[in-house]
Amino acid sequence: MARPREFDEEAVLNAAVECFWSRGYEATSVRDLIEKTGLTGASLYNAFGDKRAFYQRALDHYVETSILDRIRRCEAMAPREAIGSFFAEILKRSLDDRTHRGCMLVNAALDVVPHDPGFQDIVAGVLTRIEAFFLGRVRAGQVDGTITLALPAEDLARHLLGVLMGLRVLARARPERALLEGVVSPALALLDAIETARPPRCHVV
Amino acid sequence: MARPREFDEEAVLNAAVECFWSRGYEATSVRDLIEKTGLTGASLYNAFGDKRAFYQRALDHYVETSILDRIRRCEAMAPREAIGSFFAEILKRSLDDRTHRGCMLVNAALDVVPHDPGFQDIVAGVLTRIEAFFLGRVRAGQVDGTITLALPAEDLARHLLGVLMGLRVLARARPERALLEGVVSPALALLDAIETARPPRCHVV
DNA sequence: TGAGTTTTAGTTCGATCGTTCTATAATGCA
DNA sequence: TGCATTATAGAACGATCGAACTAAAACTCA
Repeated sequence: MARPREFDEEAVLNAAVECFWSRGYEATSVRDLIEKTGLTGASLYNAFGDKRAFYQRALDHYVETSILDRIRRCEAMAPREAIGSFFAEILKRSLDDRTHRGCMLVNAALDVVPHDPGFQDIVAGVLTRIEAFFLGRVRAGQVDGTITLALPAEDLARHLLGVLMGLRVLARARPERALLEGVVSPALALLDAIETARPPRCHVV
Repeated sequence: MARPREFDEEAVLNAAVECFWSRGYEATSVRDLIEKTGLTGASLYNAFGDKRAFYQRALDHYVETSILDRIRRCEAMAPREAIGSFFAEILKRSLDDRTHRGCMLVNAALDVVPHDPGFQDIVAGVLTRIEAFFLGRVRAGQVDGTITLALPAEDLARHLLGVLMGLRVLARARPERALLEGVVSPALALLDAIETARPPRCHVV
């Protein structure tokens, strides 16, 4: 065979995630990646292809370890608690993060997706997976009575996805506890509503 | 005196907005700007300073013509209608935009803010202005009975700001009508709720 | 009209970009 | 123990980046 690799792929991907997550795609140079990963240019290109492919691997790694992992944990919880815990975790992470780097996936949605259609499906796929998590828990909650039936489960799931995206954006631009908590709490209150929504301007009294 | 300028500043700023909005800060080169604005490099640097200052002028121009303009129009409307019209307009723009460039301000929040703290205050200030618009209309709606009193006006305003940000992100990554409408409609339903929100897990029956 | 000032038009600069090259070191299999 | 294969190391490539420079042109006011 041939000479074995000397580097730990996991560690290299973590370092790459760190770079791309903090600085974005364009602003991260291959020389940054070389410095932070400890690889040489030749090793990097040999093992991962070009910069774009390396970014894709890093994003995959981030999605797997940071997003899908959380979803799987929360999917095992009771419906209403799953959604509450999910947002509580995001809130905590956002407020604890002094670098205000947000979520790498959301950053990717506005960073690489517009300039590279190839990433559209990847990002959209993960967003759809998050939506499916919300939808599954909302439906289960509507069945066991812990989540309101006043709105369609599909819309509630879409709404929660939108709130999540907004939370991630505001966490970068205005990382204030009162703001972020204020964004989320009405969404959770909406889930708990009993006799709640009605068509606009039609008072049910 | 001296030689007068030959270019129309308004037209140049529109062209600059077009460039920065579509491609973002880093991906827009000074040569792109020269081509699209019709200016020469010397004119550009002479009139606007460096690339960063030019971006700031373009962002200011966008905020004034696309955001503050809409806010002022909606602020003149009845409370509940103001918020509904605001989101209806954003929804329409998002679905009509075949380039999926989203909102330049939201793009800026994830593009330039992290790498340039000087933009933090600018973006945060505009976001605060949007929040103030929501807060003003929610308070007025709570007074005239068109908006629920079940949640604090401050939280409702923050929630609406978050939904708006999320809408703008999803419009770029997954520009589907059902998704975007599904994000917004529960937020509007929440405004209309009468006997609505309750603390999680405390059934009011 | 001419002195003074600013805008124009290209060209050019050094730095940095992503990528590739050459050469060397390290392994498994024959 | 060679042979084939692959990883390493670092220099180097052309291209492009933001920015500055040199002249010429266009205007106002004295």
